[in-house]
Amino acid sequence: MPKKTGSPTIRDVARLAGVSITTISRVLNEPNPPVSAETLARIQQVISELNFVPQSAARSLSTSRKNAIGLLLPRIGWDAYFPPLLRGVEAGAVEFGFDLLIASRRAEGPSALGPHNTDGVVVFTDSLSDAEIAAWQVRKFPCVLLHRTPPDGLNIPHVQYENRDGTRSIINHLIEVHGCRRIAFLRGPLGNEDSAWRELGYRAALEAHGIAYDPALVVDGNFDESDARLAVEKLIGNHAARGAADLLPLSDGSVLNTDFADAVFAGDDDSAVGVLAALQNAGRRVPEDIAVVGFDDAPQARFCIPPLTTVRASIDEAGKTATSMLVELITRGETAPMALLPTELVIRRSCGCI
Amino acid sequence: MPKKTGSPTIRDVARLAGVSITTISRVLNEPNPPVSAETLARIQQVISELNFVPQSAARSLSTSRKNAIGLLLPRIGWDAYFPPLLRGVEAGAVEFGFDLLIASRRAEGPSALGPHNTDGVVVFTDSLSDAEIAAWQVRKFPCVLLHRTPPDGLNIPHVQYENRDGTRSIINHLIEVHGCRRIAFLRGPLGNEDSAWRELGYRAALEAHGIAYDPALVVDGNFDESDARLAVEKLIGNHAARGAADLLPLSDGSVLNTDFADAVFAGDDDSAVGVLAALQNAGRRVPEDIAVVGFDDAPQARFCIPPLTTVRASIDEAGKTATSMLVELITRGETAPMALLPTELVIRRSCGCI
DNA sequence: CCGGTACACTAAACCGGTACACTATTGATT
DNA sequence: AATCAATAGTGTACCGGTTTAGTGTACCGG
Repeated sequence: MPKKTGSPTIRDVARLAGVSITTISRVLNEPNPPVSAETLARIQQVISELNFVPQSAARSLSTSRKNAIGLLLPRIGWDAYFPPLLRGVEAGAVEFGFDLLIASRRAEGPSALGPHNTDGVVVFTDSLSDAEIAAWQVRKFPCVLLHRTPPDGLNIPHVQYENRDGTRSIINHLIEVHGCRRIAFLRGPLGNEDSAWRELGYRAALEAHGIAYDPALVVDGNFDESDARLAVEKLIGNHAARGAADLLPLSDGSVLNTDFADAVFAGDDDSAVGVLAALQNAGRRVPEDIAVVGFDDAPQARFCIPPLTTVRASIDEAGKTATSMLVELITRGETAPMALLPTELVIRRSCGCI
Repeated sequence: MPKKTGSPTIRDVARLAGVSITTISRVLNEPNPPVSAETLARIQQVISELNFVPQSAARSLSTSRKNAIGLLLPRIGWDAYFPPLLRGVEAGAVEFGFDLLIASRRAEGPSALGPHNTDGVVVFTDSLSDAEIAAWQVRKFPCVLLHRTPPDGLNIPHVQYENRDGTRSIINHLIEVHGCRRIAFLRGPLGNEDSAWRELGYRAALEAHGIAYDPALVVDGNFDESDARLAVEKLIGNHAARGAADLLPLSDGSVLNTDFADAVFAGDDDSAVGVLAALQNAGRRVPEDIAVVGFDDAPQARFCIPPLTTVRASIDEAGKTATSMLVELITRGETAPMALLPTELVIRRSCGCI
């Protein structure tokens, strides 16, 4: 007979099964508990009859483990980035038997997630200030940073993409397969880590092919559609201002393309959409006159005209990796200092392939 | 001096502030606690010094409230539907001071969410079987169904879109603004509630304009791109089989369009993509020869060629509404039996506007 | 000077599990 | 017969809050 709450307690089960609560607890928790087969059967019978589920509050109070992890996000779902991320984290949580708490970070007040309700959290990008991260670190509260490096001096596990390698491979593709030599690059926001690594990849690829780095080809795209559009318009404008002809008919009937660039690496897929629009506005055909590539393999990449060649990094994978690192940190007390996730070139039409 | 866990307890605070734990608890929970100003100040000082946050496990064990709600999903993020949904639910949870637990429903085993770890859950579409919902209902475990009606006989609060009104308004638009008279309708999956309501809206709009319902114009589109494509091909095929000419030049130089239909209401935006493809394959120009509209305002609707006229229902709103109903159910013990959310016509090019 | 009551606070019993330290019974070994 | 080990359990102190009932003091009207 339940008391206050409608739910049966371990004592109810014990009474009905005619054993002590300790025994029930053991049956619940130990892989092969020291009970006879009949007792076990009886207990399980009662449990399923009462539909008994242990209160996780009581359990965590006792064990001082919450059996829950948190996912802390800056904002929810501005980007389509987000479902696969959550899918990955959730899959990880389930796999390791943790509940999953979600919170987006609002400016005011402390985080809704913390030592009081979770065993650890996955911190996505900039959902937490350096100071807050440091405070958690002091308390030894487990956390793993996703898509963000730790504040200076702190050694917090983090997972990130191989931005540099991914970029290198897509730039290599432009150079090796399509013969591009003048590849414009639209940077992301100043201080953005992904962007910084992509720039390193861009420079490395150029260098490896003996192409000089031309600062005039590198501008700020801000990972944003309309900024990207403006950036490209400026590139075209600058080029025109230098009095350059874009398409130079040769005497043999062919055409020499002397456009401001023969390819644009847009920094990310959002920018790429803006780049496509700007180029097409300016009468350039993609990919015939100029190639365009992005990064991320965002959902709209397939719907672009032409479909966008880009670099995919499995977001699911990132979420799952972060989660399993967090779980390791919680259970074993330590984990790898970081994980670098591989990227994959996704060839579509905008580079000139197909 | 903390004991096992790194976190300070209410007893630490009490000791340092030189009062009893009861007093701390009261300061923590009561709006204006019966303590002198100095004591209050001292306590708050200690709390912020220790960075004390009450363990939610202990709190819920004591109060038998979990201060958490759950969101139960069938699968995470197959559709882009999902970020705004979560955003809405999360906003609601924060507003009412609840933590948010997320789980996707796997076939095996009981739900990860239940009376043991939440005060109630929002159940999205078919993440739970009728039997499981009924079982919760018996235990009086609060839940609100999102985008799903309750099993027969059960009176569970639920929130849904005004599918019928939304459909009526888009069909009205086709008839009144574009003069359409033969509007094909691609149903959703058999038994799908949304589809059923949309069909009612479709028929109501026709009737209101004195247009006879023609069963030959209503086929199964299944809310699926490729099924929709097949359905349209069949419609065109049937029409051709009857030997009908599609475009009949008149003596005055104009053209009479006698195509199988002058508009297609695709049932949802996914289908609409298939419809566009099928029509364009068959040489029809959209919207010049035939109008196409969808439902949902899915993200790709803007990227379609031509951009898709459709009906938007605010998913954020649905999530938030469901959450506030759930909270009401938890705190007051009852809430409205259902919420019908308004829809909004989104006019783009595929209907012939712009 | 007494009873009443408002104020500022405390003691201790809970909530529902876990886990450590035990016990009772049986069978085999010495 | 005594010892030991294994099996199959039990009793109860915790975990960290909330909450009910109550305590001691000061002040106040009569």
